[in-house]
Amino acid sequence: MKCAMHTGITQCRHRLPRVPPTVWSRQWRCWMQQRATIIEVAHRAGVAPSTVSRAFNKPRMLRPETVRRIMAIAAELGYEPNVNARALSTGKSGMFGLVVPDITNPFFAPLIRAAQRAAENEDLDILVVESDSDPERELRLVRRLMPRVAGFLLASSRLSERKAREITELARVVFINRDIAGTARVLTESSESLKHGVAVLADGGARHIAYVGGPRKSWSETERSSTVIEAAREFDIAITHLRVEAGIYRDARALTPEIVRIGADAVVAFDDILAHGVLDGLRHHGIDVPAHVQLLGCDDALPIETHPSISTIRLRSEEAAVIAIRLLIGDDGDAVSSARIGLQGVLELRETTRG
Amino acid sequence: MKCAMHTGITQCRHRLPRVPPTVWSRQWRCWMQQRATIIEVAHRAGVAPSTVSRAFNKPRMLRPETVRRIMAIAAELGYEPNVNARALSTGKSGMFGLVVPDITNPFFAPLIRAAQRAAENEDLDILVVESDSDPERELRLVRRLMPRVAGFLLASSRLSERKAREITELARVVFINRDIAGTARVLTESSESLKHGVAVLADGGARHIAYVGGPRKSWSETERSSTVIEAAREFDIAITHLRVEAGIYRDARALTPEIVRIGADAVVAFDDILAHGVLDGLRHHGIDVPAHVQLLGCDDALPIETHPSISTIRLRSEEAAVIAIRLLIGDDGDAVSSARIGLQGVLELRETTRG
DNA sequence: ATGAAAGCGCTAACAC
DNA sequence: GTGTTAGCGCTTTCAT
Repeated sequence: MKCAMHTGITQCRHRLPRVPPTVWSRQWRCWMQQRATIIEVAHRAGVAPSTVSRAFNKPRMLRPETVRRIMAIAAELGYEPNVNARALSTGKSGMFGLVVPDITNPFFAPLIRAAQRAAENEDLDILVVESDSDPERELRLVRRLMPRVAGFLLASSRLSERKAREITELARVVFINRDIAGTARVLTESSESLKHGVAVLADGGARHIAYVGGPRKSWSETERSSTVIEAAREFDIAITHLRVEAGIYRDARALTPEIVRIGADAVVAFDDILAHGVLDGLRHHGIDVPAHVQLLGCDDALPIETHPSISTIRLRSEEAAVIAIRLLIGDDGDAVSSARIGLQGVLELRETTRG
Repeated sequence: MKCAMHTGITQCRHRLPRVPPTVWSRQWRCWMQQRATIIEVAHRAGVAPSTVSRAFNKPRMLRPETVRRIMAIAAELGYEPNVNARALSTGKSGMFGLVVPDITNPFFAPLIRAAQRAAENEDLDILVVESDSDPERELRLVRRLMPRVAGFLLASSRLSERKAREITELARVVFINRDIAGTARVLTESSESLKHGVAVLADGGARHIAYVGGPRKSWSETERSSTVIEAAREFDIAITHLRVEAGIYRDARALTPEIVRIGADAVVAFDDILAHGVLDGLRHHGIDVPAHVQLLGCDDALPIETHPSISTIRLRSEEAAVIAIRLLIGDDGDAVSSARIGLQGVLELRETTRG
């Protein structure tokens, strides 16, 4: 059934009123806002709807001139494809889900930004959600978003390896900072720089390192702790492994007495937030950094500078995000092809090391 | 045209292959993943598809027992409504867009989190995007997201008032920290606390305040600068208006010589990041805070503590986000109903004030 | 209280 | 190279 509406072109959906609703009613809005559809563009251009569709999706299938004409008319009408209709028809939503454990952690902000910029170029949107570092919640979120997105970026995933693998069966997934064999993953590594960093501490005379670890389930924590431990052994330095599970400033600061008690003369912290907590704690104890105790952080993501400025490792998180997006978009094959991209960070020696 | 597929139930879409694809092919995934549809549930329950739809959307229209039966079967089949189909049919997407000027600004992280949590409870998703504090880009993003979302949260919008108003005609919009008459807006105000703060500075003996302003186009900046200027006059204190347009630490720090030059004995900064920049700059100049110069920030959103810890104003951004979401969901009427919700922040006197 | 069927806007298989 | 048309899964009007 067709019927002449305001343009005489669009088909009449019988649930719409037969007459223009009054200006004040809710319908009026819909009425006025009624965006041009592919059909309208097709009529105006004197072609079939499918041709318009092709003009947008596979322009090289059409005669250049046809494409140009259609595009011109579309622009004139302010036509924009309806994403929902497209999603329903193709099964692809033009959105990716990005799961981060903690959106307030400054490490993730640049990563989110980079991912969005990269996706935007392909006209894709990114849905960012927060897992609270809770594997259960992470899984719930993924399930919830599954029908809505075309794939997932799982940053610092806390999922069990089994669950993580399971998800890769059900959806396109790229992991960031989670190293699971056979999956697509990109890692902002710190091992080389960290080893180098420990060497610098040794040079500065360190004899006893306190490693202040972060979230146990995070891949980065595993990488960093094992690297530091190994490097310490290599340089014949004593090492004590402490931990701030929640990864927050306050807890790190509260840990300082312990660091003092064990008589460490160098601290390597999981990240700069923890390093900063330790720095402040040490100062509070009247301990000079780096004169009495050297300090090395990681991430280089603080929005501010500290005093003294913390020696750290600059992680390549933006690069990681961009690559991850590229992998996710991928060759449009079946699943995402397995890959392991490791990006080594860069040691930034500043004022808390002597070496 | 119908045809018996693996269940004999679903209609056959002619673009699907007639035979089950091989296990290795891409189709196989789609095939296996084929989620239960409303039709399948309907068949199993011996009712019409529309009844299943009603069971989910308007259960009170149906006999309780019918609803129960349908729900049971749906659960058994792992049925979940297809959001895209629903969105296409209803024109509502179940998503809101949240636009922030700068995702790396720690002020926004808790706000984003709160908004997401609030939306999540209503089974809505939030699409966060970043405008780079660029009005043009903000407008572009809104347009881009328009077909995708059911409404917008515009945080610290930099749009011209005209454009902002225009958007409210085209979509459901709630502003956060932008005060436009006739729209729905929620504001994390600082005026009362700031006035109080200036009183404290005066008490501490301040004779000349330097106000370090932030982004010119931000409502918060307008509110804070005018409040400080007025309060200064009230207490008969001289005031100099400086500015850090980009709102970043480094620029604030670079401004310190100017502060020293004019001989200010108190600084009020647009936010804690700028305050921190000034703090470090002053220290660099050998100027003690608060002994020689007092300092007052705003936001209380730094992920770390400073030394000395900065006196500031704790803004109620989480509350604001929750309220904004509630407004956006609203009474489901026409547009969002006009409202002005002001939430006064709380003065937190710490170590950079003498008062 | 429930069923039948049209339609949301778009894509893709097939025909020419 | 372009037109025709079925169908994506759901909601909603209208009829019973």
